[in-house]
Amino acid sequence: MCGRFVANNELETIKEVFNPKIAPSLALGENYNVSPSQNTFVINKQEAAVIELNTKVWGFTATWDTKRRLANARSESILQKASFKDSYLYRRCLVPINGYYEWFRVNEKPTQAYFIYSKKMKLLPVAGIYLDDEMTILTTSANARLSAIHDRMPVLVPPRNWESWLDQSITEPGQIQSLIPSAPLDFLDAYPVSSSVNNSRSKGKNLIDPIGPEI
DNA sequence: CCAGACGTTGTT
DNA sequence: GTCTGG
DNA sequence: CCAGACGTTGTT
DNA sequence: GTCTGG
Repeated sequence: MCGRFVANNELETIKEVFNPKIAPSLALGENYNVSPSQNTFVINKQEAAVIELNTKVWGFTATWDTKRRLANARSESILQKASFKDSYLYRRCLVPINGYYEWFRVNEKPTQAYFIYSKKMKLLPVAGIYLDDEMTILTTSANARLSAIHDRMPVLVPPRNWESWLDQSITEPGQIQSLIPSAPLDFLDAYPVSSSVNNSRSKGKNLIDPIGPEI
């Protein structure tokens, strides 16, 4: 899945890629270890043709359990989940990240952290939904390469579908689903990183230093 | 109608 | 073991 | 996601 | 708060 990610939050790059009409007053510094409950940028569109850049807290809370934050929503079953359905139909967003972390496990303990990113796309928007000031990232089954590390991965939206993904007038489930085809098998890259990333207080760029070869 | 579950991950 | 904070 | 704490009551 | 099962 996707429980930590990298966001360098470079406004310049985000503006080049999305050209948002509306931007938050709050700037976010680079963060090589974004964890649930932290603020992060999202791209959304509440009015036709008006792309917005906003900040949201990562993780949905339910009214009946405000302590627990759901960092992810399973895309396969999202229409059957009352907590997520309406956000999926009416409040989709893109989360501009620069890669994420995954922990390879044997039995119980996390053994090795990996940084997963795209050589092709430095800014890698992933699919999210939002409600008020909260955001959660959609997941799907991992592709062949990444399944060596973990069985889930974030949902990627191809650039050609970005506009439609953000379009709130598109509410037909089949049409929405067609916007998020499975990621190409070789699209993402990964290499192991140090266990410094395990502690969410660690934030520096050194967290993505490779400690081994690409998978 | 009320009672009770409800969201993820990994692991069992 | 389970919950909370980051 | 992992790290790290992990107790009660009533009251502000 | 809202949905489902009984």
